[in-house]
Amino acid sequence: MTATMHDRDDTERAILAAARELFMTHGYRTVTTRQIADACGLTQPALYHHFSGKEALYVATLRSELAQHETALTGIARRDAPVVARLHDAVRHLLRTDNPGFEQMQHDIAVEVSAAAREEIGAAFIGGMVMPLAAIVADAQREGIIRAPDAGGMDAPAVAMLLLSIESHFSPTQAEDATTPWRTGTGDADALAARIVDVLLHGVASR
Amino acid sequence: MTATMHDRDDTERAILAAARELFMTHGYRTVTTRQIADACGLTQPALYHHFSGKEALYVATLRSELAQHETALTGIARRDAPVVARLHDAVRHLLRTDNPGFEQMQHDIAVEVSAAAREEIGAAFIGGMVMPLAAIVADAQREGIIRAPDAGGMDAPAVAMLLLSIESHFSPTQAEDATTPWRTGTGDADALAARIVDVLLHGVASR
DNA sequence: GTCTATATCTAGATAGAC
DNA sequence: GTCTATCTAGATATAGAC
Repeated sequence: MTATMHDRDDTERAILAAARELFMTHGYRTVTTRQIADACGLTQPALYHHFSGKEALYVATLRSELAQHETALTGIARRDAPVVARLHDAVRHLLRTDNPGFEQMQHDIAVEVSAAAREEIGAAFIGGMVMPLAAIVADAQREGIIRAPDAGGMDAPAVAMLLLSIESHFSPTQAEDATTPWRTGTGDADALAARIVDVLLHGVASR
Repeated sequence: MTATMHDRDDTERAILAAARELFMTHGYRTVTTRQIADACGLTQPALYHHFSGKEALYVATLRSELAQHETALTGIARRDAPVVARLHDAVRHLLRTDNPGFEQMQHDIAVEVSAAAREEIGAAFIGGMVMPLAAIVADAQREGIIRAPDAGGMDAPAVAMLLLSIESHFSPTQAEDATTPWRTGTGDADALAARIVDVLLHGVASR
């Protein structure tokens, strides 16, 4: 617990925070190591004392991000509350913290990084986001709220991924551009979460 | 109709075809102008005789792509068939031609191109994909199959965008990687289209 | 542990011959 | 209309002083 260690950890946390913000909003490729360094008051080469390169920094960023999701979502999944309420709270959590997150992440993982990084991040993604959500979905399937695989439904992780896609679709972005007008004016976050869960469960048909 | 004109048009078609393939599968940023030139047997500077730059080529690519979708989807929307069948056929068309298309496009439009290009492409995207699908959705709302806005539903273009998101989620990719295992083994395309329309209309709940 | 300076590489774009 | 050769800019990464 020397001062040196403390400084080192603090700096790394600052780098990760800046990298997270930039990578998630603008994408891996677009963000330069200079921008990250600037954002935390360092020069670009200083990053290389803490991380071996841009991709390693990106992987570390996602690992930390996904670990936080895992903690939060697992907590929600284990709560003693009705499944639909837990689904709602999980979506609420994602809306609060994962913007624009998921879509950006999917693109970068699929297209921008090396195969090695892809595999590593992929595993963290499954563990941190998909499985906790799938646990709630599995509960819902046991209770007969969501159709089970043996009744022609999808398996729990697949439903979890679908939920992530739908959440991401409705998730408000900072940049209101011409291609995402449907994300506008969706009211408060709780109503939005409710709408997302409703669409997942019951779709858009009249009923 | 001289030989020269013919050659010119053919070359441009070849460039657009190669660019489409590469941009759609690997993303705007990742693809280099040299790759595109190689793919159609030209040297990189030759592209500049036909297009003023990389972004202009990308815009032209999307305009052509979206014009094709507009033709096909408008045709389907106007057919004298039940709305659900038309929805199914529209999804079928997207599954056949738009891989991985939509998600890649969304990312590139939002993140990689200039504001000017973004606006231009955005308009073409609305006209080529969203509005034709929204026309079918609006029919469904008139028939009471899809919940109308005044009954707490979403407006037709918003439903169309949601359909595109869901279609894209289920769309099989050429690269089976660790982050998209849920796209595996979904059977034939007709069954997949049916599943997509079913999820849009009725969600994943038991019923 | 961070800095300044710089090497290296890649990719978009231009010049000018043919 | 396409080529070869080259320019230029931007970004990752390294060297070495402090």
